[in-house]
Amino acid sequence: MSVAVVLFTSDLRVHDQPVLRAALRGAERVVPLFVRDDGVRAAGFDAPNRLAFLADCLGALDAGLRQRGGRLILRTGDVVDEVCRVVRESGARRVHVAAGVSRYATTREERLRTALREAGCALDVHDAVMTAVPPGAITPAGGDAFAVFTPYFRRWSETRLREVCAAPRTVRVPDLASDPLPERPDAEHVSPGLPEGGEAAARKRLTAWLADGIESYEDRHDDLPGDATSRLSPYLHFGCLSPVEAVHRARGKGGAGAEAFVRQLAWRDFHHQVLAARPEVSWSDYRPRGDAWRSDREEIAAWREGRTGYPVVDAAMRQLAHEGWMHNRGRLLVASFLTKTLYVDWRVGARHFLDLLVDGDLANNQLNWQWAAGTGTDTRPGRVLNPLTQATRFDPGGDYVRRWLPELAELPGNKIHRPWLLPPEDRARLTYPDPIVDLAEGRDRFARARG
DNA sequence: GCGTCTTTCGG
DNA sequence: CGAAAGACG
Repeated sequence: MSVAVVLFTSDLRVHDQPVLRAALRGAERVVPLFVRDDGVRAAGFDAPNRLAFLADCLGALDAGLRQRGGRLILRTGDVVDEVCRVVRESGARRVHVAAGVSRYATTREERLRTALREAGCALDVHDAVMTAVPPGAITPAGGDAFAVFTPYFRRWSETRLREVCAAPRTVRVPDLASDPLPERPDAEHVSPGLPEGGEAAARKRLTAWLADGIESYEDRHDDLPGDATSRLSPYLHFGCLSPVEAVHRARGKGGAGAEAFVRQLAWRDFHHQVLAARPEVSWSDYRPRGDAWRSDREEIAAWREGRTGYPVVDAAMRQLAHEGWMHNRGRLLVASFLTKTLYVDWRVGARHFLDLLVDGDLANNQLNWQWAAGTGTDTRPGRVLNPLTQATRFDPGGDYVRRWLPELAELPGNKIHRPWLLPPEDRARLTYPDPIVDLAEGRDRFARARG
């Protein structure tokens, strides 16, 4: 009776799951394995919000496997040691895993390859699981990865995606010991408005999004109070949802909204192919600009806690704390404020986002931060998003700020964006700080340091 | 066929 | 400003 191991990583689903599918094709029984990896914990990638979401994902994956006659096998420890242990216990001849792009993922793959070779076991690494188009599948004329999105997107759009593969009807799992499913961390450490994780929730969300939301995406994706984005990012990050399936189904829907949404999915692939080619840019500048970042503890704390005195910045930061998620327009604007106005190192912001974001993804997070900081692939590194212009454009009625800053909720219309302009007696009644930095001074900091 | 120059255009 | 693609030599 042949056995194969499926090592689940960021692909916690049974639908359109090429790793599981390949294992089932080649073996009569499979071990669906997830390892709660000590290495991930050591690297600081086990923030409570993502651990809570992950607990949901594993519960849902186990449920999906049980519906098919199987179950999830959970182990804890070093991922390579645990895979080898399960291979020995089950007599598996082959291990399947999805390709990853971070240094952590590629090192894991190399270590697995070496350890399994010694154990006489094969390793199959599968593409087009985490992204729709695999990193390296399309390259520019003279290089190994695209550095500009537009030409990348042209090629990406012409690339034929693999077909969606059906969820298996039955999954036969050998009798092996498993750790219990993990619990969510204590509620006090988790954002109260965190979404529910797992494949069932992901599929429900995608279906709802395609039925109602995607058609107005092009017009409304930047509307802060409208909150009309897909909210699929955490499901894509943990692989509860296949990006290939998301692209196929969005294209099937058609229209300008679907096109704009697919374009965002291509951004995900773009960042993954950059990081795959240059794994070091997760923490070092893609294009060093000679920045001499400032590091004022009080300013950084004010940014983190949403008390910079710029209401739209603070509203977005409070949304992050409350939901473990932030509107994309908010992400761009708070990142620009930290790196261009306060002139603080993008790594400080990227770390904070990774600590809280339920979709915190190394490729997308780090490269979008570098885009904001001007150290990334962007060819206009001097771009500064003015928080007041952003507020007027994307929260014209002030409703987004009103939702997240109750202390300003009584201010009417767009007056909410400039509380410092209130008559002194009204201003004095507010428990809201004055701006911690003048925008003109912020511009100077940046201009002086960059030369 | 391959470096380099030119044009275009950009989150 | 700089990446990409096509022209040019």
